[in-house]
Amino acid sequence: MDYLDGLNPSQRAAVEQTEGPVMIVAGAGSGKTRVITYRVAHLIRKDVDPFNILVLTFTNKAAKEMRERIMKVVGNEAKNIWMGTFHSVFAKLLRVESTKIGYPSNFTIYDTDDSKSLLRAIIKEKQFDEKLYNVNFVYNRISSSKNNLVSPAAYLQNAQIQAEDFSTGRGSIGEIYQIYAQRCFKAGAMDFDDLLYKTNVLLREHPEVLYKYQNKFKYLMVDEYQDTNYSQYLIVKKLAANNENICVVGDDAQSIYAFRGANIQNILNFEKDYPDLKVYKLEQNYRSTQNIVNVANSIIANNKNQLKKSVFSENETGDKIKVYRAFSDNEEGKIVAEAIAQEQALKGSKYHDFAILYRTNAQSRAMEEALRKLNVPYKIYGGLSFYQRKEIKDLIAYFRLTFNPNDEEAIKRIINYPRRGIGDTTIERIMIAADQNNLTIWEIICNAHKYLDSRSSGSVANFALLIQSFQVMTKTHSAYDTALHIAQHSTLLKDLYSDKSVEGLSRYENIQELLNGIKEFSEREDIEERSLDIFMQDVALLTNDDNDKNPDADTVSLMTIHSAKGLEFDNVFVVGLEENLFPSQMSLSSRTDLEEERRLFYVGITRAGKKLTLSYATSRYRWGTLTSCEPSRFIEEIDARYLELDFKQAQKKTDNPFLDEERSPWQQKEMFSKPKPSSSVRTSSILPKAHVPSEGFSPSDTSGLQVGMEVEHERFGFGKVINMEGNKPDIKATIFFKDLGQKQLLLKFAKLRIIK
DNA sequence: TGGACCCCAATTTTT
DNA sequence: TTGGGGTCCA
Repeated sequence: MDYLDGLNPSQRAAVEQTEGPVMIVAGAGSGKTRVITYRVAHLIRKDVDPFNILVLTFTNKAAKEMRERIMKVVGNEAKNIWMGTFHSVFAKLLRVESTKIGYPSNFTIYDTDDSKSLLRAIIKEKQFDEKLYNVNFVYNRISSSKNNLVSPAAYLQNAQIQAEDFSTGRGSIGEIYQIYAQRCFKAGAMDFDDLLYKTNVLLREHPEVLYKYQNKFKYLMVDEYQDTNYSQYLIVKKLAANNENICVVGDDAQSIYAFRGANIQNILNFEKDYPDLKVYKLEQNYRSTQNIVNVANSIIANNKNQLKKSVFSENETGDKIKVYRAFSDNEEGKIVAEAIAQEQALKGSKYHDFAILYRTNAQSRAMEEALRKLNVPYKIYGGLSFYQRKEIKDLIAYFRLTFNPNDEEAIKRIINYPRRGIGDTTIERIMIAADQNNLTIWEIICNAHKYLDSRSSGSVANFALLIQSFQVMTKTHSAYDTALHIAQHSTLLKDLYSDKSVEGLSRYENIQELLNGIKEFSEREDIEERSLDIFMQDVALLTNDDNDKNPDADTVSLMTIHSAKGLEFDNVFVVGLEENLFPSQMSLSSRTDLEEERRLFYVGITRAGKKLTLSYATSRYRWGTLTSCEPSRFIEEIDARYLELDFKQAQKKTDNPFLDEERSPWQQKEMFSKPKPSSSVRTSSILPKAHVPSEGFSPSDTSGLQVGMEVEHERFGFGKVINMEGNKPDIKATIFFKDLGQKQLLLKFAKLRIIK
């Protein structure tokens, strides 16, 4: 049992306790993934059939990583484990069983955009006030109803819910929910929440199905249990009811998805559900220095509601946590970028050991600009995922419609894209005709001449023929051939090709990339069914990082703290620590929300291995206007002995953020022409360098630099020193560059070669 | 029907 | 500021 040797006693105990209910409370950096993978491996070594094991995660990435690691221990047997995200596992189950609850097995999965678009249509049709019935609000309300297993009927009958809705003047949300559910059903579509909700319905109404899967999944494991919602909780509980071989792993301190329905009580109350529960606590943090762990502990101690545990580190004490104050968001970016550049230059660190973490995506801009100026390569994670791009969704909508012609959202998306002369009025008439004749939209489209006037029926009929020709095609051709055919004959490819703008080009390339992906898929040997509809089944469940082109590039990572969960970096910058930003303004009114923000901060700082830096700005641009900011309460919550305040960077002649930098014409130009790369992964290194350094360029010792000297800068080119000011470590030189004009540089960072 | 223009809203987001 | 969506007009 070689693999057990590398575990500490509590890890090992958790791995070896394979029977009965188990809860593993795993502090940040405590080797959680190792424990899960070894535990699964251990089950298999103990002759548990992998077919009887179900492992549930929240991300595709976690599932993939875990599977790979288990493979290393037990080999190919690992392929037979049911392992995946809640959504993908139960989507798979529903594909087999959905006809029992009236859904076709090729049901479409609506993503959030589809759901919101349908809701928008319903609100409009019903002529509700679109401001009052804000789509996001309605969507969230319906989503949380589903996550709590409240059906439309129950919603309408529940006095408390109704009172809530009426008190905000939104008494019709129940009605919208009901229509929404009907429309999804008619379209043969399930939204994300349905995948769990309908699984619950299935297991509740079909005991024989429940029994079947209870027998199949003799051992259950759930990762990130603190993030489960009620719907997920109940599925797990039901499936485990027979054997009670259930193991959940989580950390209540890292619960940051309550806003999406995660219920932290699931982990806090787990003991009540299983009185003979065995609890293991993984408290040793192997990732971070003692200082970082201590800071994290001192933060989280401010939360009231939590499981008792004491995370500790036996690593080195480590540096104190640095806190930077900046006058503006741009200056904050500059400080962070310079710190990274300096650390990299001085210690030879790799860029990929650095991460800049922020609360909101909007904060990435200032960081990006600063990094670009110093030519530090970076990657932004998050934002639009590949599969959310319009062109990708358009092509996929054709695929969807081919396999499920009732898919209302797909129809609306592409019936007139690319243009084929079917306008809004025609679409409206189709919808009305479907409603009046109690037919599906597709049936109307197929019999256009019967229900529409002659002017529009022709183009609609052509559209029907087009889709029908695709349907015929899929029966005989491979996934790739079908996909390419559809891309061409829908004229989507041609439409994109004719757009010669930068964005148009990248859209065209994205389509190519999707087609390449399908080609790869249709050539895979490890799966039996490789037709396009199989490819399509999970597309809605794929996300961002399933499409990372070169994950190994040496770049600084920029992302929200939410996306950083589960990752680790030697050097972490948590930026924007200001009241109303972090903690977010929206969280200030309730204790539970504020505690979630604090946990988010906890997650952020525990990403750091060796060095943690915090920063805040005293003013920043928020939706276009300059606002002044107070430092975050979270900074004050940290025991001061762990902190090193470093404000000297910020000692400027003026505190007017407009004047804190002298911008050369070149800089200004760069500021205003923001490149808009459309790939989900942006790398600054694709940008041309401003200056190619001379051969053998190496920075000189600049301690003796004087006014009048001629220098070469790695990026800015050749120039002459025209002024120097400031005191020792912070000497600032004003240099006139031949190509770029006047710039001010801090000597301790600037890489200059002295010529004479 | 389609393009130009105006207006409003605006956290986080594993699926 | 950005973006998406809606409105207006040719």
